[in-house]
Amino acid sequence: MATGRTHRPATRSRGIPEATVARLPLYLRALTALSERSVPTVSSEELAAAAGVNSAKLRKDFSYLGSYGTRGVGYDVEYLVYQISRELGLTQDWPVVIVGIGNLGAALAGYGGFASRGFRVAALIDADPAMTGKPVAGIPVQHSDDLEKIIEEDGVSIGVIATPAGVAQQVCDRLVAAGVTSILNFAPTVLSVPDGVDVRKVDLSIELQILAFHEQRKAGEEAGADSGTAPPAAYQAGEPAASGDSAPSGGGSAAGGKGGRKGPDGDVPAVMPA
Amino acid sequence: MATGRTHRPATRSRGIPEATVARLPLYLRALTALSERSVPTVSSEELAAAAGVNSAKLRKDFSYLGSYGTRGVGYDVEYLVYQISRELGLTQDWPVVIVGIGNLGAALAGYGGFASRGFRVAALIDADPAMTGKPVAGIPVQHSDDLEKIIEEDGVSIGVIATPAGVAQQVCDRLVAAGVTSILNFAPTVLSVPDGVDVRKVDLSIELQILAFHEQRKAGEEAGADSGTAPPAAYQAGEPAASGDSAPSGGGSAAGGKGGRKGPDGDVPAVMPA
DNA sequence: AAATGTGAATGCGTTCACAGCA
DNA sequence: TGCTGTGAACGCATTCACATTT
Repeated sequence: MATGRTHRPATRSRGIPEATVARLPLYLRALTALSERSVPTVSSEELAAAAGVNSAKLRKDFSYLGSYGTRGVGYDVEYLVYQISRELGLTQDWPVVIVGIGNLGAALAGYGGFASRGFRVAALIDADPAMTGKPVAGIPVQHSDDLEKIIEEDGVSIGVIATPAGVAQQVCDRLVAAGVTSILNFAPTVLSVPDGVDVRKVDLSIELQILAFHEQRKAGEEAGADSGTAPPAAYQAGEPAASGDSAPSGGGSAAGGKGGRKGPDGDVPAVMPA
Repeated sequence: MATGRTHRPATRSRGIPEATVARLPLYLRALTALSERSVPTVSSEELAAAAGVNSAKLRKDFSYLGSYGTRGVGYDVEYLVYQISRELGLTQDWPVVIVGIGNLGAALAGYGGFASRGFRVAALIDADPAMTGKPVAGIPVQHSDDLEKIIEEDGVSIGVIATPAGVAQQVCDRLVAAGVTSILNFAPTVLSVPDGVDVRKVDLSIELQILAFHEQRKAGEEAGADSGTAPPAAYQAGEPAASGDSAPSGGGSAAGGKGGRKGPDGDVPAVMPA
């Protein structure tokens, strides 16, 4: 083993922390870039900077994978690329189906990052018969009637949902029933799945709202005093409404009531429930 | 990110945990759905189920905002919608620019969730002169030469980067220089920004890789021992094993479909660095 | 001398369980 | 009685700091 000294109890990979797993792709990307520049080794300090994390965290992360570095020297770039790829399961081919070929689905189909790391778009599926057969990003769209057949034939275990929210759950159910056990969900809905199925969600609107929260904070700080939001006369009038402009159920909302104890600012407590 | 230096309490010592902030949009979505169905109140249990979290977590989250519930009854839906919207800063209008109108940028421009909650697409910007003036999702694309002017005139503080990775950092720099302080990054790159600027990233490829990790684990478990990892012929050789792009693709690795691998202890030290 | 690998310390987030209130 | 609000316990993640190794 020329080094196998770090003989670990075999079961070492039993339990890589989730937070670490989430960073492995980041390290891998940075390492791939170094590899392309033919850089032979990196220190934890350098690699951490390239990946946008701090070096202690990176070393700790790598320690869960094993002892792949050399003290006094650093990490061998190619070796690490391979080890991380293997750990992530990227040394095998992952066929993926994308369901819902609207604007977003089409963009995903054409996204280079998809094809680049072991992921292969096995099929594009849409419920609209008008789409059937039409090539998107070079791949002909198939009708959702054939969803089960496609998944079974290709042995697809990863599905991407890019449908409208309203049908996401049923699409999800069909995917799962057909054998998919990992789902990447772009629809703004909470999906429920049986045990053993993983779901990760990507939600644009949520990301923006988180940014808005911090942005608002910044604005408040620099403005010194409050300044903040215009005090609404009745809180219920403030909703954007987007789809269905839901008539505000009215409800008493007569204003007046004393506010909840700790209004972050002297805002308008408006109404109290009940 | 917070930078360790807390300028000053400025506003009330409202320290809402980051994890809580990230869930507020989820609660808001569930509440909005209830509101549209004119449901007057919800218990933490019901709302938690709708949002896909557990009720203890939800109650704790809400406790950071204040005491907005009624014991023995639950939460007033409309009231909570307003309080959360306000906390997130959604009672004001947030103009957003999208830079990079390729497939993804165009999909984002047309995404309903964008417009729906106080976010307004103020401008679409692209470096390609051929795109200038062309309407995408009803909004004419503007040339990136005008980026600074657009941001300043509209008072844009949130920018979305949907450009190729290669130009993302420079776009980011220009956005920040022009006054943007929150960035949603879709380019697969680590962006560096000055203190006080928030960056959130959305990376498709990373999400898929995380799924692949877990998927691989599942396959390995159910398949029992199973074949070992194919030992890499020579990942280090003299040259980058898989330079160029796309690592594993290409021939080799046959292996149709899933089929597991992953020896739990597939150590395979094979070669060591140095 | 340089840089990894890792126990220990710290901090954050989640869950428990129950007091308190309508 | 029913359900919220929250202190306390717990567990995971990050950071520190240094012994260890090349």
